Amino acid sequence: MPVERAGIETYDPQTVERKWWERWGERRTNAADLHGAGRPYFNLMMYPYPSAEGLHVGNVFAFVGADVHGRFRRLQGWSVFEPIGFDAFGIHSENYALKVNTHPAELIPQNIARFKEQLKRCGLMLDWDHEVQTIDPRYYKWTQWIFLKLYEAGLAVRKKAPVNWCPECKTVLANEQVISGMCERHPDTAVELRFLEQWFFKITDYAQRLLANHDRLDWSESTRTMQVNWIGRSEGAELVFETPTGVSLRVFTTRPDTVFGATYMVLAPEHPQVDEFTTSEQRGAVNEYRSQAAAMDLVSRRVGEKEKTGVFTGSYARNPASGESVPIWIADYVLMEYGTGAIMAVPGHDERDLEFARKYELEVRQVVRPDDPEEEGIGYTGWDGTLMNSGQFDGMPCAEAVPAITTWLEGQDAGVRQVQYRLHDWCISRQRYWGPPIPIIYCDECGTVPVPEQDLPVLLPPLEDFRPDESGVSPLARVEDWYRVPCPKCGETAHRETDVSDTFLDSAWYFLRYPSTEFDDRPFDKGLTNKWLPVDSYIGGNEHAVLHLMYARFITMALHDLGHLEFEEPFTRFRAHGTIVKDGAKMSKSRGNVVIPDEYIAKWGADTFRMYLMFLGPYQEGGDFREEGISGIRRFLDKVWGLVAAATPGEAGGAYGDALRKLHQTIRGVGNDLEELRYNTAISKLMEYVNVLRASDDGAPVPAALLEPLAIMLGPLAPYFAEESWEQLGHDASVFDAAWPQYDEQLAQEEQIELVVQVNGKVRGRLKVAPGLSQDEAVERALAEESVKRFVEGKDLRKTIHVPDRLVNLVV
RNA sequence: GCGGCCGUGGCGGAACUGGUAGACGCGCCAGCCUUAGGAGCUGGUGGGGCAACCCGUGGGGGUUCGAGUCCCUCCGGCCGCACCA
Repeated sequence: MPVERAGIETYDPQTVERKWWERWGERRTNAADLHGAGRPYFNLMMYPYPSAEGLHVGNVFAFVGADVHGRFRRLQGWSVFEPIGFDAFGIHSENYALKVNTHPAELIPQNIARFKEQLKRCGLMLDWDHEVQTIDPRYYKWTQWIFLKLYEAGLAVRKKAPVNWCPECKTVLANEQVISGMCERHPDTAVELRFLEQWFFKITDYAQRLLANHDRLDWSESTRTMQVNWIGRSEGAELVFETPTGVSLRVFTTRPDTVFGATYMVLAPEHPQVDEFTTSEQRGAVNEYRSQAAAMDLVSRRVGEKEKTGVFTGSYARNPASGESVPIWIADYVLMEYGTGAIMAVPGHDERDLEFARKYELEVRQVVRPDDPEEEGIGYTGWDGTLMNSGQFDGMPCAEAVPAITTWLEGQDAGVRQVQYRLHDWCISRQRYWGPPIPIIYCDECGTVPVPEQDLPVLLPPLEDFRPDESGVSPLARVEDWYRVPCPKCGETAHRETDVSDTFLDSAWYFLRYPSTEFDDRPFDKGLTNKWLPVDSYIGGNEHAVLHLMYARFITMALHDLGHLEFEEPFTRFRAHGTIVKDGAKMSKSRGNVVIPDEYIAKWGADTFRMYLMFLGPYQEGGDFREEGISGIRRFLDKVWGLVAAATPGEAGGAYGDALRKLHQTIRGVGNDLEELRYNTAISKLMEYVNVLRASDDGAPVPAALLEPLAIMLGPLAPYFAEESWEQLGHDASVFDAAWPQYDEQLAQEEQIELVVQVNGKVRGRLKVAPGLSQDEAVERALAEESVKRFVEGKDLRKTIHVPDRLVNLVV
């Protein structure tokens, strides 16, 4: 028995963790053999944005949970690749740099260094040989390359569009970065509407595939639902209303069955056809309304609080179903971004139209008779009804009327079936400094010219004053010798695109880069990519359900279509972890309840801290962080430490029958739990096992054979501790090169089980019996029990229910 | 308003396809050990009752031999979306 250990009687995490951290480095325990691996397993966690505050406990919770999974897979025999990187470009970093008045090029590397220090203390199985930093030109060269590929394919387009402008960030935001009309980064700042030339990725071309592919992805249901809602597929029809002058006005509706009730129309104020419809008498009023709407930020346009407003254009169009002439209005409750930017208003069966019609005294007509008489009247918006006031369609159920009316209108060229998505194209332009420049050059002669691939990367020029100004133009426009370049086509003087790309583009492909960091001549090596991707397991937060995860899927899909990747979905399995709260409230700086992991790790050790985080609640739900709970984990590890220190060589003898059975039950249970990320119950099963071991044979030394599997099972959760225990038990190699223990169903079998006896569903007795008792025997034994007799005697046994090895229920 | 998740002891949380509610841990109580203990060990710990028993998983109703689990309804909390036609 080797007795040389970290040199102490009692468990001292600092000593143990330092020892094994160094040894992992020497032995390269955590480095994956990317080229030679037999059973590759890509275990991905969401790389962090290196904030100045450093890692917080939420990050640690996320990383440790993913790490537990990776280590478990490794013990199961997979070659696990667990890389990490830093999402270091972006407004987030830039704004912070502005705040502390330090250049991001100086600040961010400092932050990264601090993050690494913290990460290295968490006992993660990270392979640091493949670190990715998005600010590295070796990386963003390929981010720009992806832009060029999408541009060539027509998936990156420049268009003038209404965009979300944050006056605080002084830049455009993606829709996904606008929270209830407020800037994601500045919750007190209302986002304004601006019209700018922007670069867009046509993610909407992929809406249907992004939706449909979910059927074959193993993702957390919550994440899937959020994506499905975000994509927002609606089936309906595009209908055409014509004016007497022959101008067509197209509207999208999900309720073509109610077209006979369309008594007016509404255009969004920005609708391009507004001028066409505005009569000279109404011109003044319309223009005034439009400029009001344009000046308004998106918040003021919001629902609920605000009364609907609008103005009549003076024109009329013909309802293609009823043939009636209906007035055309403009109003800001109709959004230009969705559908055609125009609607047919059916005030009889749409709440918003009804509110508007009442205010402006427009005609309200009932065209649906609800099946439920209590719903009768106007204002019914459900589907359970039949048509009325709808000509030849009267009496037809709504659901049937949708195809019937659509087909009928199609026959008159007045409509067509249509599917609409709420998903918008992805605006990737940012009028800021801290990002990869978009690789485009504008030439007076040649127009928009992509930077030739061999000229990549377009380096971000050093710029002392990178502060954005009111102009709405990126600070890069101020770097004259960078800005002016010869046109790659004709050689005449041209200028660069001055916008940088959205951070979410950086993070939309970082996982593709990890296996291929050794190459500078390709973004991702074909062989390595096919070997390691798609990602086997991705664990991260649901805050990225519709941003990062959607963009990553889109970029992967586009690269697949362009022949650069053989798969179209990047993440085979995705699991969303929960949130750690403090005192029932989300941690936030303003609440002052943010938990910094460092002091806890210093005090308790990484292993105890890791295990505590995994123990405080179901991993996929999160939990409440309370320091008092940590001591329970530490006590547990102390007990294991004591058992291992006193272990005797050899197998489990007769006195350890119960322990051996419990061991096999534990192996089975812990394996199942880890498989499903049920870390909290896995830990409780290990605790139960240790409790049984300690109760065995009056505290005599426990045979090593009962402790070795325990050391292995502790590996994913408490890796340093497991290594030390494993060594103490006589092994030279890393515990992570051991194999996950196998359980024996026979040995796990209880000799005696407790059979519950119920009378009329109430527990009246418990029998100790051998498993496999038949129903007759069970009933007989039950009836013999005193505690049962009392309730059965003198009554007829009407029925007995027998659940083998669980219970008998006697119904009297 | 729509969509999703959730509501269990003093606390965090267990409970597989309906089958012993409260595993495991924290805390608390008692005892042992100790000069001492915010250390360790042993035992106890949902509520009521001396007991037999009775009551208990947010409230109310239902299905079932049997409901924390399924259905209906109401209340409360968290997250996402939010004038999406």
